Amino acid sequence: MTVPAVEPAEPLPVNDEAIGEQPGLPVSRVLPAYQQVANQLQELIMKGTLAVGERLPAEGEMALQFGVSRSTVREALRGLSSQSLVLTKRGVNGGTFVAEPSAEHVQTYLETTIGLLSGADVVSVDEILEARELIEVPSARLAAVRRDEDQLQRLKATLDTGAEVDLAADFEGHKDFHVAIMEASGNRLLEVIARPMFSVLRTRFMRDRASPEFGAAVDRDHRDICDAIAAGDAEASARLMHNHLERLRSMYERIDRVAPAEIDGESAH
Amino acid sequence: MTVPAVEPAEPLPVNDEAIGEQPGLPVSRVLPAYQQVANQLQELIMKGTLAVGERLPAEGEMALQFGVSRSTVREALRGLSSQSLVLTKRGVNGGTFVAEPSAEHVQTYLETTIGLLSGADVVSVDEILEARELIEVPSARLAAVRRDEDQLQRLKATLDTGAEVDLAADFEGHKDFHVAIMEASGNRLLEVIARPMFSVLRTRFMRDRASPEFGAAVDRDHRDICDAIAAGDAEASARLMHNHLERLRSMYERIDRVAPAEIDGESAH
DNA sequence: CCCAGCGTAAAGGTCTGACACTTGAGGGTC
DNA sequence: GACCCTCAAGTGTCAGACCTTTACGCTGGG
Repeated sequence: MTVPAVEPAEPLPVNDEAIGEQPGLPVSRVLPAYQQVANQLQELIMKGTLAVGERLPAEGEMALQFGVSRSTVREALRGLSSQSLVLTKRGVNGGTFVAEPSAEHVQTYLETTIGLLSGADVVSVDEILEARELIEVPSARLAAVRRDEDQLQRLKATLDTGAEVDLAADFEGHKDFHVAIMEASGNRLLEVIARPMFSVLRTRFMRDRASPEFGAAVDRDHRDICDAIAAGDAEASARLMHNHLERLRSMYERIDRVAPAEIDGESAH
Repeated sequence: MTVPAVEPAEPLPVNDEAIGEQPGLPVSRVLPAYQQVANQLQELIMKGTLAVGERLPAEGEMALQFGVSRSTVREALRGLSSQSLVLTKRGVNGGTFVAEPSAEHVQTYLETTIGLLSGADVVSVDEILEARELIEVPSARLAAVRRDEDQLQRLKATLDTGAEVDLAADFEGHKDFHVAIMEASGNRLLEVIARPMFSVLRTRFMRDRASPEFGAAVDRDHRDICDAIAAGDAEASARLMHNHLERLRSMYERIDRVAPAEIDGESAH
């Protein structure tokens, strides 16, 4: 129930170890208390001392145990909760709980982060495209072998129903197709990684620039891939996915030539 | 200088939009003020309204502008800073600055997160191994084609010098080898993704369980791969990397059979 | 017997105002 | 010109108060 390994009311000794320790670097040697508290809690969570779902002591109690004020504890908790390590509930029986690790959180985080990395030119669009291809082509191969009937149905459901030609919804559908394949690949980690890449590419380029003919070609690609997966033809799935991504790449490159770096004002900061 | 789009002293209207909005879900409809402030700041950062390196107003000023107290602003900032979106400096000319997106932050985050996901059985070790192989094999292929002389030297430098047989240091060296290949692949995004996977696998299994003969075999693999990359032989690099990872996988599986789920107390929560 | 309504209390959310600590910059001295 | 001292801006920390949310249990009516 109580946070272990902490004596009550013993004020935090400003422990300046546990940092990178490069002498001379502009790193303040004294970690703020909220940081220290956050670090300790994080460690307890990572080591499993605090089990998933377990409830931490109330903020006031922790303040006592750590020998800091409640505000400090709260600042520490804000950090942890924004990393989805803990979550807080209000009301009676409220409190702070060790959060259950979830793939969704990671995806959300990666989406914003890869977006920022791309916006700051730390990674180029080419690199994202390349990484995407590296992951999606084998995923299609795996999907062809592993997909169960259910996944196949969901994949088929994402195919353009033909009638509606709303470009925005269209793009949403395209994303769903690729997501469905990642799911069918049976590797959650790949899904977690690849999904944010779709999103970033989409937000970076997406304003319905694609011509109708292009959309039709994409749809055809999707159907072909779906057929190959349905047939369980791993190599065909991989090959078709490769071709499909090449087509997409060429589109992205064309868009990029027309309206380069529309996202961030500075081209190189 | 001042945070845009916010009238001074107008108290935050509890805007309950902008949430998932599934009716009936246990989601409190009223976002805490610190959350709202954090969201608004995050949006400003993501849209580039606040440029990288730019300094936000002082906490007190923001408190005025948002119409909340300084504590609330601080809690918001803690969340953002733990996502590496901002960083704070103390002293004169201190303040909160829009952080420069960095690959390292993402890696750190992914490392802890993938570790947690793996510990909670949201993703299995098999999935990590598979994802790793999917990424590293093509990376070796790319490295063979793209590596410059510098990268090749660094790669060679990671090869076991033969004499020292310290197992812990040995493993560190093995990691360095794979990291060097990721670097030589010329795709930063792949590096960001793959590195945390090494680390997780390493921490999950690593206590020098490997026999000396095994270590020797690993070293031989590394040398062979290095040679292939030096020769610019893409296919050989990929093939050798594949074999190498298969060897590693078999070791992981053997360890897993011997001491399964040593990490978290509960086997299934 | 069941259910609606109300009260209660635990715990997080927010505010206020104060003081301490850090640290660069500017100025003064030798 | 090198060194030290002081100052001030801004973050870090604290204490204490009050508000808000919300599960739970009691209570009374149907």
